[in-house]
Amino acid sequence: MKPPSEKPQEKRKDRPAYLPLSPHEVELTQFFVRMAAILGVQRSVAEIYSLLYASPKPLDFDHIQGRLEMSQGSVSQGLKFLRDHGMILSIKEKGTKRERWEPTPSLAASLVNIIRSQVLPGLEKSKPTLQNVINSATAQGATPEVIERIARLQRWNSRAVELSALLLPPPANE
Amino acid sequence: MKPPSEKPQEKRKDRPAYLPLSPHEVELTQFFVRMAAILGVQRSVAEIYSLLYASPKPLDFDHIQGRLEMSQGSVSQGLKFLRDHGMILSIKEKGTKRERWEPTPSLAASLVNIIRSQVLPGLEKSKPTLQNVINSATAQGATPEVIERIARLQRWNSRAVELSALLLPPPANE
DNA sequence: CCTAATCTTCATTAAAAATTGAACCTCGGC
DNA sequence: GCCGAGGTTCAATTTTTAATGAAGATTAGG
Repeated sequence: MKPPSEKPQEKRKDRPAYLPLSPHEVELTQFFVRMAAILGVQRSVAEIYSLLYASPKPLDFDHIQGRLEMSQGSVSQGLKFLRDHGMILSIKEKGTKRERWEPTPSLAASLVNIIRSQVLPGLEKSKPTLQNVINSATAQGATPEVIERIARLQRWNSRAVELSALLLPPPANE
Repeated sequence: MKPPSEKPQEKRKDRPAYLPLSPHEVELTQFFVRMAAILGVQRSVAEIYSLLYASPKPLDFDHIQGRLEMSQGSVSQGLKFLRDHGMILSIKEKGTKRERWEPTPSLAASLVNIIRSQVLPGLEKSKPTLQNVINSATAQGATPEVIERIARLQRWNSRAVELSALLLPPPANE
């Protein structure tokens, strides 16, 4: 419907034609997408990580966007997430403007970071809540059985928080 | 717009007026909803479980629907989920037609069941995938570094599956 | 300091997931 | 067998979550 004479809406300087994902890259992406789903992480983030993981060299912003055919916004947000969780490292060669990214060597450490940020906050936020619940349930005359049930919940929650803190020590500053 | 003369669309025989949730029930629900989110379980399921958890007596279908102001469909599906994961028990008193529900005594066992069904399948499905990835990456001439990276992923996945199987033994038949 | 390339933000849009409710089973009592 | 209370199913709808992309911020180099 639009006249084709309009300037093509390129946002970027001309870029190389990026290849679609190869079969093994597609399969690896499926793997990471599944893992990400378990941890409550978006598909687009998993796709970016997978691409970097299967790449022999660090990749720059445009390369990621091109090969995944993903919007600038998603690439930016995805890289931010991965950076914030210590899952990727920036390789800055002197003289180049662009940053290039590669996965951090330790996947285990990366996972720990994700779990810390996705799971722990939920557990920790519950501590005061549960104490409130016990207090007001008591005040409102709940039966002792119910009070005891909730108290067990609280003990269980505390132990979970402690255990997590133990298993997932805070990251050493880099 | 419709004439108000139409018969009120009551689906059920007249039921008692159910009370809205009390403050401590609301807070407990928030707790369970947060936990459910971590595990990838729906809000409505968490609400039902929370209601049963805070109740001194088993509750029937209509009671749950009434107090939570939830549709029949959601109550039915929610109870099914909770049943299927061994999180609630049916109490059938002789002479009564309706079933009444209460939480199973062991919350720990319930959680194990949920984790088994929500998390493990994702891990297990990955085993063959990763072998494929290695094979076709090799065939396509990926660098040894990348192959090794993926192989580490595979070893890590295997160990995760084994560990999970150990921590989460199959339920004894009831 | 300007400029242009690079990246980020965030309101809008699209996609995915959960909820609803009406039609449809099922089963116990008569 | 039939009736109806009790529950289930599933297509349609609503709600929630993720992706998009244009406008705006940032920064290195001149």
